[in-house]
Amino acid sequence: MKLGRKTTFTIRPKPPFHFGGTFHKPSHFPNTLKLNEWEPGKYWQMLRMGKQLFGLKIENRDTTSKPQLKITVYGSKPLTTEARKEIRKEIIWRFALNKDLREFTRLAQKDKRFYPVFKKWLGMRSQSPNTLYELLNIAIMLQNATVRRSQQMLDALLGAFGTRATFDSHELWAIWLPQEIANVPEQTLRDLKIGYRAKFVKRLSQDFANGTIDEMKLRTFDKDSAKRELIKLYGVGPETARILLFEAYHHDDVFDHIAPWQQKIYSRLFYGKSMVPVEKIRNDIIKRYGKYSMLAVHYIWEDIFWRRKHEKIEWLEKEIRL
DNA sequence: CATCAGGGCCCTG
DNA sequence: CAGGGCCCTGAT
Repeated sequence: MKLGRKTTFTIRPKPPFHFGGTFHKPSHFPNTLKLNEWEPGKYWQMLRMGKQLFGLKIENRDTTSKPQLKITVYGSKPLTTEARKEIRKEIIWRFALNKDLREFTRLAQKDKRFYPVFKKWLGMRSQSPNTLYELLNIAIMLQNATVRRSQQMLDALLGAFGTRATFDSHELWAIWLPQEIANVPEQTLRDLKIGYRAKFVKRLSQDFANGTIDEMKLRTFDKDSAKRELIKLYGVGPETARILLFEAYHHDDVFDHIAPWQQKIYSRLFYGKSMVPVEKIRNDIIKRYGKYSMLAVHYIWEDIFWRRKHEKIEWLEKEIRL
């Protein structure tokens, strides 16, 4: 796929803003066929807008107090003004660039114990670089599998149905459209060794192709209404809904569901113990961080995974189970 | 070699 | 509302 035509424009995120924390999530494990790439101050991904596909490069143009991003869109033909506006709006939504983090920042500053951690990441946001359908497919591959197996399954699906493109000297992959695999036999999907998830992927693709769910409409819903709708999706339960609500819909207080492997890591991070009851973890976090419960935990979570890149954290390695 | 749980969810009783 | 089953893999 050729993406030779460039269009550039500027986005100014609402301060405080943290480029690395927003565009690079160390807790997300990269697969072989890359969906995005990051290096300090720069970020690349493929961007789906409806049926159209673009290359996207985002660069940090931070002038100390005034956050500024240089956006470059790579397309097969020049962008119309209208298309440029749509893409700009979409980027702002997906990375929550207009979110006002001042209140959360004040809360973080009052936190004696974790302020040193928060301070490193102030201005970080939750993000989903992808459409709801795309993120859903990734989340399904995470279910009931170790990290390595999730990577294998996603790579297999991308290799079979994904789109590869090179722009700005980066080779990246985009997830297929729902209509492209809605009619693929379930057995074809099973042959990619995704197991019983094949049924979920097929059913979800059919439902999305038929327009059963409106990704954009859910953006206007409050947390509980959005959750009610997401849970209706075949293959979406409490944990997947939590991921979608936080990453794709930017609800900062989705801390109701705690998976067993997360429980182990939270126990270590917050109590220095190997196992603390989930009820206690949930109550303590919600009491302390209120409507920013998930966002606060996200800062501490990403920080430990960031540290993992540079130093050996013995107990964490054991819990991650590659 | 066999057994088992894993970054859940659906379905049944 | 509890519990069984699910695909496949790597760990034990």
